Amino acid sequence: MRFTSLWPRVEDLAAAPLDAVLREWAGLGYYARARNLHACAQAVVRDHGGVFPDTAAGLQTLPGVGAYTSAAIAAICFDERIAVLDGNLDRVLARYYALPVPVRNAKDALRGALQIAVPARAGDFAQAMMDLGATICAPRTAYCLVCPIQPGCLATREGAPERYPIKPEKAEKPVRRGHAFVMTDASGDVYLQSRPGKGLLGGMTEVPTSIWAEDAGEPIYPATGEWRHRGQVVHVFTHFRLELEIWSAIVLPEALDGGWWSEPAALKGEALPTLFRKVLAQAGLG
DNA sequence: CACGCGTGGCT
DNA sequence: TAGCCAAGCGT
Repeated sequence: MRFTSLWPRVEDLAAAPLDAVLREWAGLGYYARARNLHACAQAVVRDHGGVFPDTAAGLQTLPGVGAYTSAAIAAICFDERIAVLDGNLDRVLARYYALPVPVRNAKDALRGALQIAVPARAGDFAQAMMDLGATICAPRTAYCLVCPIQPGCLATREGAPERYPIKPEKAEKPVRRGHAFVMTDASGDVYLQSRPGKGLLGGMTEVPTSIWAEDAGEPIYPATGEWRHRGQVVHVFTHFRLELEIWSAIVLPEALDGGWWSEPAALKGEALPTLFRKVLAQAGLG
């Protein structure tokens, strides 16, 4: 609610500095969403006179608004007769058709099948189907006895609906290793810097680190000081596991540029992702 | 178009 | 504890 209080109208969000938006988003993850939300507000103001498009096709041109979101808004807000396919519906339909392949290999077929079934009041239909998936055709348990579409369901007929959806093979997570350097000046302020705008944790705040690689290598300290090893932080991302050796030292500020010094009390207001909050905590800050 | 994205809840 | 999982968008 802080978020909507700060920027109650789309014009307000569009006019906000991106780094302020990222600060409010810090800790929530998927930081591309915050950047897209901001870009979306700007697109609505710049290209649509501050009014959102009222069709799925129009909505889908906005940053961060894809097939699901555009269809959901169009059906629910504008009564467009369009199929809304979310993760719940993927599961419901995979069971209904006893889909023999992972959902991602049959997405278009599922959407086509659902589109044919969409009645008038498409928004109510969409919400009812998503609720069916969330409560009756649930991930771990399918309560087929109370399911309104059970009579046509092929997975139920087979006798084991929970076998679906078939999961794709999962690749194993590589490990990356590196060093993180927590520097304070004589007054106890901490050195922070910005990550590049795109990619992993894009635009967020960090402390300096080495390259993350299979082999951490020896630490190359970014400034002169009495460096102390403060243990290790492990963080698991979607596709790799990161193991950082934590180092801290009191250094001379003159040796550094490009970043800024933050009082420890101000750290909670910085756009620090959870990884770097763990790093600072491990170094005895925050 | 298969993969990358971050975090928290659950087991 | 550590591992598994989630929902959807962009590239």
